[in-house]
Amino acid sequence: MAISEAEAVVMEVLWRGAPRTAEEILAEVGPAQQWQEGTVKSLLNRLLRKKAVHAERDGRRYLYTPLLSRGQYVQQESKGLLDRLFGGRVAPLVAHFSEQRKLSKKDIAELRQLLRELDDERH
Amino acid sequence: MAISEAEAVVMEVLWRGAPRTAEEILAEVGPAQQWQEGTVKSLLNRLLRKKAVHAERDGRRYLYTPLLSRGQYVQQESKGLLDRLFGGRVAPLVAHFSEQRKLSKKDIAELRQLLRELDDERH
DNA sequence: TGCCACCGTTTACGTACGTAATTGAAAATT
DNA sequence: AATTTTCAATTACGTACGTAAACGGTGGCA
Repeated sequence: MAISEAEAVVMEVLWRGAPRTAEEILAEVGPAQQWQEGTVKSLLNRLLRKKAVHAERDGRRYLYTPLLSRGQYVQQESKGLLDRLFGGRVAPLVAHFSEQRKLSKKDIAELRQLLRELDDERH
Repeated sequence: MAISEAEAVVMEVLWRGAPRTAEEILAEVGPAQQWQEGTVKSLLNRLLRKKAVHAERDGRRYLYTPLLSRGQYVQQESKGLLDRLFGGRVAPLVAHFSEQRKLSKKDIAELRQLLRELDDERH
């Protein structure tokens, strides 16, 4: 089962630093998201069912830790989009952003650097 | 309201060529998707409600045409992912695929070409 | 020892989605 | 004209999601 968008918000908190209690997660996410306590609890439970986080008892409360890494998640999401929209190839995706003028100077510089590094690796 | 994944499958058919009848869409999508007629009709109706397609009566049937362009759709989806996962910047996304060794030779060649073109544009 | 506060678990509820069966109207056939 | 066929529109239904209230157990305090 896939991680939903609201669930991903909780995961982001855990990726920023774990383990965390439900209370801490709420504190970090509540203001921006306008979520009540129950909402965060539900999301955590769904993430538990999906084996995306692990809960370890710590006295009266639980400490939540991500089982799914951010890398894995990013990988799944990106690959999904790439496959669905760009035939699984990266260059067309970048070309798309290029056409939309969504490449910043910084992006371009970094892409250039990246390609240089790939060159080097290939000794 | 967003276009769902199943709805996007129907849109892809219409982007490949419009207008089309429901029957044509089914013929093109049914085998791969294992969808029945009713499924395609429902998806078309939801797309109509979302103003993503337009239907024009043609005798006894309707001809469906996309109102949302593939470009717009791709743009929304890509930007969503980019913002959610890569801070809205393209280079980190490409770096991610690079780390995952998901850049094909062809990708690399095309990216290089793309950067060259960007150089040229900047005369 | 009995009650309260604190947490997690369970249940709830409206909407969207995937998938389809049912209905209803119009056209074609007999 | 009556019947059958053909479409689209309506309704259905289980699951996921966003959001949260209600329930329940357990440790602390009066």
